[in-house]
Amino acid sequence: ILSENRSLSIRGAQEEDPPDPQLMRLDNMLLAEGVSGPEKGGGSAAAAAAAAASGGASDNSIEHSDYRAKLTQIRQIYHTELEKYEQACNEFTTHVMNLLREQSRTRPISPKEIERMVGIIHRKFSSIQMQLKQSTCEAVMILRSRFLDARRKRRNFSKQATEILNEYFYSHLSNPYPSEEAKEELAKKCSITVSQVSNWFGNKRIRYKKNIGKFQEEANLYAAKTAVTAAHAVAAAVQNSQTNSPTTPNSGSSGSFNLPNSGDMFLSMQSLNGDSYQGAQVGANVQSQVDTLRHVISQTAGYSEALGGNTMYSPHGLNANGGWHDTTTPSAVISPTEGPGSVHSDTSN
DNA sequence: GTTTATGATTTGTG
DNA sequence: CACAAATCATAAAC
Repeated sequence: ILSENRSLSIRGAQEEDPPDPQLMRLDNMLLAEGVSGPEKGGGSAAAAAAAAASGGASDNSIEHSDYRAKLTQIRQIYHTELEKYEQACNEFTTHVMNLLREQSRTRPISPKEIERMVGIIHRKFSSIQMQLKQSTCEAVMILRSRFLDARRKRRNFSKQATEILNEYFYSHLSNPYPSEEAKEELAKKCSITVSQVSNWFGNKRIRYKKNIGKFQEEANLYAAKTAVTAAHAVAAAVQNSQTNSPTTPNSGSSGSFNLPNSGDMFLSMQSLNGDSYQGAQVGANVQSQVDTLRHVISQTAGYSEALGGNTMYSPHGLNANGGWHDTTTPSAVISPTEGPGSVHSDTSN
C-alpha cells in the first residue's frame, strides 16, 4: 500500500480523480512555457532563443539570454519545490501510517479510516502543489510581459556598443546616415538589431541637433579618439606644415588636444577641404577624418563652448538652421568651412 | 523621492 | 520606406 501511495504521489502532479480544469490549465501553461517540460536542452519556448543564441544570428540573442536565464531560474525553483512537497508528502504519509499502525494495537482501525487519512493528506498536499503552480505561472507571466513588451523593459546598450555607435556618429558628423550595409555592420558589432541601430541614429541625430552644446564634450572625446589616425592621414596627405607630431592623445579631459600650429593646420585643412586637393590624392575617404579633426582643431583654435553659439563653426555640415537633410530650407546658409564641394559618397568601410 | 539619459514608439511628411 | 519630431516609459543618476 505504501509503495503504491508513494508512486501515486510522485506521479500525482497532475492526475487527480476530478480533472480540475484550473489545474489542467496551469499544467498546460507550464508545459508550454517549458517550465515543466524537459529539464534542459530545448524547451518549446526556448527553441527560438537557442537557435538565435547558437546560430550566430545576432538578432536577439542578447534580449533572450536574459529571459532564458530567468526562466531557467523559475524552472529550477519550481522543480525544487515540487520535489520538496512530494518528499514531505511521502514522509508525512509514512508517519501517519506508522502512527495508525501503532494505534491499531490498542484499538481497532478500519482500512477505511486509513484510506480516508491518506486521502486527506494527499488533498492537502496537492492543494499546496496547485498553489506552487499558480505562483509559478504568475512569475512566468510577469517575466513574459516584461520581455515581450520591449518598450516596458528598456535595456541600455552595452558601453561597448555605445562606443562603437558614437564613434561612427562623430566620425561621420557631416552625414550621419549609415547605409543599410553600414547599419548591418554596426548592428553586428554591437550585438543589436539593425532597427535598433536606426533608432539609435534617429535619436542621436535629433538630440544632437537639438542641443549641440550638450554634446560638445562627447563630440570632442570621440573626435580625439580618432584624431591620431586622422592626423596621420591628413599629415600624409598634406606633407608640408608638419612641424610636430600631434603629441600623445592626451586623453582629452577638457579637449586639450595640443596641436602645434593649429592655425596653419586649419588653413591647410581648409584648402584640403576646399578644392585644390580634393580629387587629387586624398579623396572622400579622408573626409570623415577631416570631420573629426576639424572638430578638434576648431576647439584648439580658441573656440569656446556653445554659449555664444556656433557662428563660424556651425558644426559640420549641419547648416546653421540645423538639419542635415535640408527639407524646405528656409534660408540657404552656407557653412563657411563647407566649400562648394558637398560631402557625400562617404565610402563607408 | 526627483531629474536626467536613453531606447522605443507614434505621428506626419515626402 | 526612411526620416524628423514629439512622445512615451524606463534606467540610471542625483
